[in-house]
Amino acid sequence: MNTQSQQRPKAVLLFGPTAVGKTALTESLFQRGFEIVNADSVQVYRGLDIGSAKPSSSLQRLIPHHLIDIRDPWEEYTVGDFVHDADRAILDIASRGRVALVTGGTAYYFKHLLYGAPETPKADLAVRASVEESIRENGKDWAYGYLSSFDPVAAARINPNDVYRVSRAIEVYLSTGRPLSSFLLSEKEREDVDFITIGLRRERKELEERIRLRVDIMFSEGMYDEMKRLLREGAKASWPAMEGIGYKEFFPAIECGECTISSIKEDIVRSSIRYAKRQMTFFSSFPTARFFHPDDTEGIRLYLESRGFISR
RNA sequence: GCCGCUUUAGCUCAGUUGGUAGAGCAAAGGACUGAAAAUCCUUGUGUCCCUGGUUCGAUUCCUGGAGGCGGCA
Repeated sequence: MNTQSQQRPKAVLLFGPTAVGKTALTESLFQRGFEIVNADSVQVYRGLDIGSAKPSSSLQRLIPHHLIDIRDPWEEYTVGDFVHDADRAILDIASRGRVALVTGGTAYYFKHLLYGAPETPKADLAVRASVEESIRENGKDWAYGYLSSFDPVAAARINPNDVYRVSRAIEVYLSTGRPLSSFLLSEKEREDVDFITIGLRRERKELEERIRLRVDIMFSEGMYDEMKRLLREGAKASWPAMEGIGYKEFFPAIECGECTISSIKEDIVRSSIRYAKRQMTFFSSFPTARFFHPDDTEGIRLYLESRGFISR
């Protein structure tokens, strides 16, 4: 091993809620010496370009991008996959003498990249389906009672109404024989990668306006045609990629003939605003994150310099 | 013009056999153990259209008026 390979790889974690202005900042600050690792759970899907606000092909030509277009829309992609893929990309990028810029809006991905992937196993889809079947038959109270019987610790942490998490906890027990709470969660950040964590923040009103504008632009750029194409290709609401805001809003509209494009647009704007709020809440809980306004290029540059991520 | 129905939270609407009200959605805040653009938790919000009457007390019953919807002219 030479000294070069013993150096920790570097990664800039750049988080921002939807429409905050990550792309513009990337263009102005990270054009040279960086490669981008996507941390957005929808941009991993091929064919979801407009609604997921995927970086333009010209930007992708300018700066190498990783973890974009790596799944088909009916395939699963999970945090565990992300941490695995991002780790590999970070090492790869470091081997070329560059720095990884991990950027996107999926705070959950950032959390586990920073703290290490959870030890819990990947979902067993067959077990999950059977757990969901029993919950449908017996109700959520039964599910919560069942969970409490073998994992009171997890049960205490999960709200009885949170069927999503109750179901997952039962599934983990059934597929591994171990209660979910026996898988420990790291309390501190990883040290094998040199991370710097930057969050972008804007005034609420400002952000809402940008979201509205972006949804308008999405539609003028052909959101409707993109959705029609996906539907022609067999897209169903149950496809993982179709959980994405900008896509899922079309499914109820297909049922009710009266729904117009403008009401779909309103739904998308509302979902996006609510999502942005949840993103900020989650990311604000990261103890080492520093927050900046996206226009504060100088402030961000100085912070990166002070930590040795860029040089003058 | 006449007849019927209607007016309650930002929206859609319940309800009080007369004791000044509550759901869903929206909003604000929060959580987050391989589904996370997911899922869940907490919290308000009110001239109960106006006016007069009956009553200890009216958002509720009665009179008159205003707005909306439908029917007949």
